[in-house]
Amino acid sequence: MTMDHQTQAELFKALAHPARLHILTLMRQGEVCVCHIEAALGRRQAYVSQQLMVLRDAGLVASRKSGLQVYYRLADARVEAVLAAIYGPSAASQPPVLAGCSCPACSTLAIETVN
Amino acid sequence: MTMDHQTQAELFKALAHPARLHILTLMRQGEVCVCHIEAALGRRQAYVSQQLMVLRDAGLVASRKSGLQVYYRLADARVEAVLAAIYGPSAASQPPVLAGCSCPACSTLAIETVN
DNA sequence: CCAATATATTCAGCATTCTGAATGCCTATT
DNA sequence: AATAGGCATTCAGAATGCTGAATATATTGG
Repeated sequence: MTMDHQTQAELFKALAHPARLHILTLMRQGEVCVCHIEAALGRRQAYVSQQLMVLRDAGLVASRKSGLQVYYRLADARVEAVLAAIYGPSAASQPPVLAGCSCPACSTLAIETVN
Repeated sequence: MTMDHQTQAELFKALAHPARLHILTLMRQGEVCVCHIEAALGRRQAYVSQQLMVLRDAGLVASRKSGLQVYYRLADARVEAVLAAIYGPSAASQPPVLAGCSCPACSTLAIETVN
């Protein structure tokens, strides 16, 4: 049941980056689209997309396409377990991350500030 | 209370290596001396010492010198929390790690196999 | 003091990761 | 079909990490 050290080391390697940690903490509250991640991190699209590729290659996140947007979500139970261990339990009741971009979620809802 | 992403990323960077994970899991059961780590990992002394330096620099472990041996132990609560999240609770009741080297602990006790 | 043992540090070559810039690929709208 | 928007991929230089070999330090015993 417990995976070997090599396998777990790969998990931590993917977690070992502030931008990726930030992205994963956003996803603890639910699905997020790339445009929201861009706004929350204050980074350009290509940069965000590269970090998402690392997380995807590590199998930590999964994506769903809806029109022009791509929505990402957590896909490995270890991530939630590890993040809970260091950041505390997820505030699942918090509102979804909104960032004021042009995607449908932002167009139809009030703009919220993002940490 | 929750540390920023940069700080936590540094924790994960130190964890992102199979040998270091192996070393830290040994320490979950209590203090271990370097000679035990060498035997458990099947690596040379210099290699083990280098990985211990990474863990020390990250503040994850502390050491205590006793004669010729140096004993290492966990020094950051986040490590136990994270390891418990992925490996399960520590089997603290298990016997200490013994490896059949020449240090006092091994000289006076029966030799146990190490995973 | 000298030798032996246990651990730490330094060095160097190789591999990997980081990051920004440029470009490509879908999808929706007209 | 043409355009534009949203996201993904590729590329290259700089920075960082990995690992073994050699060497240094500290402690114990003779």
